[in-house]
Amino acid sequence: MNLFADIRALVIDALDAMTEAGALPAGLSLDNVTVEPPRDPAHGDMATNAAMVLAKPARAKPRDIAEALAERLGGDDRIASAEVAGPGFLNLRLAPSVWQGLVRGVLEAGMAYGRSDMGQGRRVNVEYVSANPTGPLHVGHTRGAVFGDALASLLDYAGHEVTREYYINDGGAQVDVLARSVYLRYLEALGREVAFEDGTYPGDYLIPVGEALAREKGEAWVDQPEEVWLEEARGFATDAMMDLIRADLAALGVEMDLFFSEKSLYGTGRIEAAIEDLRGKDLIYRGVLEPPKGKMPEDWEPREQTLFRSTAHGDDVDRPIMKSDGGWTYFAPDIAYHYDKISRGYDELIDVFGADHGGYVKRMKAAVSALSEGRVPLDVKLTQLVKLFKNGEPFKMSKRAGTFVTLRDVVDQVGPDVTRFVMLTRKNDAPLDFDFDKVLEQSRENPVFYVQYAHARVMSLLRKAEAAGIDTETSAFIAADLGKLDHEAELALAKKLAEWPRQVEIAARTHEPHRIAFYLYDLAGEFHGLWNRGHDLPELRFLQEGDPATSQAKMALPWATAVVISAGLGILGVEPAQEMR
RNA sequence: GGUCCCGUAGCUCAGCAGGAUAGAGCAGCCGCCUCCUAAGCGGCAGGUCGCAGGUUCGAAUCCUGCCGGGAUCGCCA
Repeated sequence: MNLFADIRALVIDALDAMTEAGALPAGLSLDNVTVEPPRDPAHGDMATNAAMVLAKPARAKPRDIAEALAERLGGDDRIASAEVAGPGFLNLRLAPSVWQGLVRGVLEAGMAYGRSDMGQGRRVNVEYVSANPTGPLHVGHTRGAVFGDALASLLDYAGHEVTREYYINDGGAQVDVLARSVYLRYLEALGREVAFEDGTYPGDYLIPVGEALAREKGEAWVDQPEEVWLEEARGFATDAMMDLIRADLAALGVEMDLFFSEKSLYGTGRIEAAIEDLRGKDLIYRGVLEPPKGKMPEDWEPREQTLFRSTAHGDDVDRPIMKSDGGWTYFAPDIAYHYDKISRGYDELIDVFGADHGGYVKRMKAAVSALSEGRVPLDVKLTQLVKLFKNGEPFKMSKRAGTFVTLRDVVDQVGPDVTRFVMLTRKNDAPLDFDFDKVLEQSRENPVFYVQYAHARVMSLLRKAEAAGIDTETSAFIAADLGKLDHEAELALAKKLAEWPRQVEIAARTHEPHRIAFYLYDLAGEFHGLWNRGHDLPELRFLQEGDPATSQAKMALPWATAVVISAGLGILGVEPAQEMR
């Protein structure tokens, strides 16, 4: 159910009828006709630009079209008034019964209100986090994890078939570093003196891994060369790190559908197959790259390498896929990985990267475009930095000093719900301030609290209603006389609820889950506003003492609000609060 | 220097497929808060949407060029 879509359909029908009647020329495209809430509520409930969009192709004056359209729309009993305004807008006011019906519709649909079929079941792969398996997740990963997860839920809610995927970078040199670091911890666990030099990971989180290895291997690896232990240590260590990362994600409430190992691409011919595919398209060649324009690296020297002709698909320069020692560059398995995703039949791919990977967007898009022959779009979403604060003071992070903040630190301190919501209070490409104290504050300026408080208030209302002997089953609210919801303040809240399906579609289309968080904040504000009006106007209170019938009608509105808040928070992966403590 | 992102009220930020007089919170100023649904309420003020062009009936939004901030820039992932 989407009221804006319903009214748009009404407008389109009216325009078709006008064409039928000869008032408009045949064959006009109505694609650009929109029905939207006007910026200024004084202009009405909905506005359509139909007359302005059609004026030129119809060779008519916008106001004339608008007048004729207004006349036709006025015949529908949902339309209370249709007025031409400004350059040719048609402002519509809807009958109160429409809004009352909407509240009933929300209650009937429940959590499904706002679900959309815009995705048409298209299969979307969302790849996110994909952190190197060399240590616990930190705050930066947290944002990517929350963003990707919310985006996946959002797309699911909007009618897509979504896969959540994590690409394990377990094939590169950093895994050797990890293996050597774990080996040192292993020796340490056996009582040997060890030194952690530069180029190793000194983190404490490897201590238990070394201990486990010591229990398993005993003295077998002591004083042995790398050939003996490196490969096995690599596997052991990455497994341990992935267990750690999985647990971190679980603490945040993130559950992946698939973990894809980079290593699985090596030695299996899968990288070669992807590159062969490109070669067959004449996109692989041996050549020498120009140095980067303007900035000449000190050690630059012309070098012949194996290149991917990414410029043929929109990149700025061609990219090397092979190192001079004959090994693949990191880009080659990335190509193979995306080749795999394409071959799994997705209609759309989304990669969520940290902003520091912005430089890889074009080449990745080029690869996907080439491999899928333009069939599969790839959208890369970059998440900006998280700046940490403690009570307004910047919180310095330093890996060296051991004060870098992990996902666990954050979740342990403020909980998964607050973490997730706050991470979505900025759009993904804007830096985010995260203050450990402020996010827990119980005040209006804290959106997490403000939204949760709205939900908790409704729950408290329900408890009170129940205590007063009122039937609080949803069916009872649906059956109530909703015609009693006729105050402009009540209708205003209903109108906000009507926007929900629209916001879902916009957020899904733009791949911007933060819009859900902003909408919920808005909705909560509208709800608190109505609640506050009850201070001065007792007839606006939801519970009317001694009048269960009216109470039931009045409570349909907050209950519908709670349903939408729950659905919205559900997309964000946040549990709605039953009460505030 | 190339590429990408950002630039909107004093501050932090929204701004929907281009739409009407550009919004919110905070801070500031003025009221209210013995009744009631604690975690306040109502109001006022605050803007050349970085700058300059262009497209359009219409631009914060699209295009181009500048300015400022950030990220990144051939065998590291």
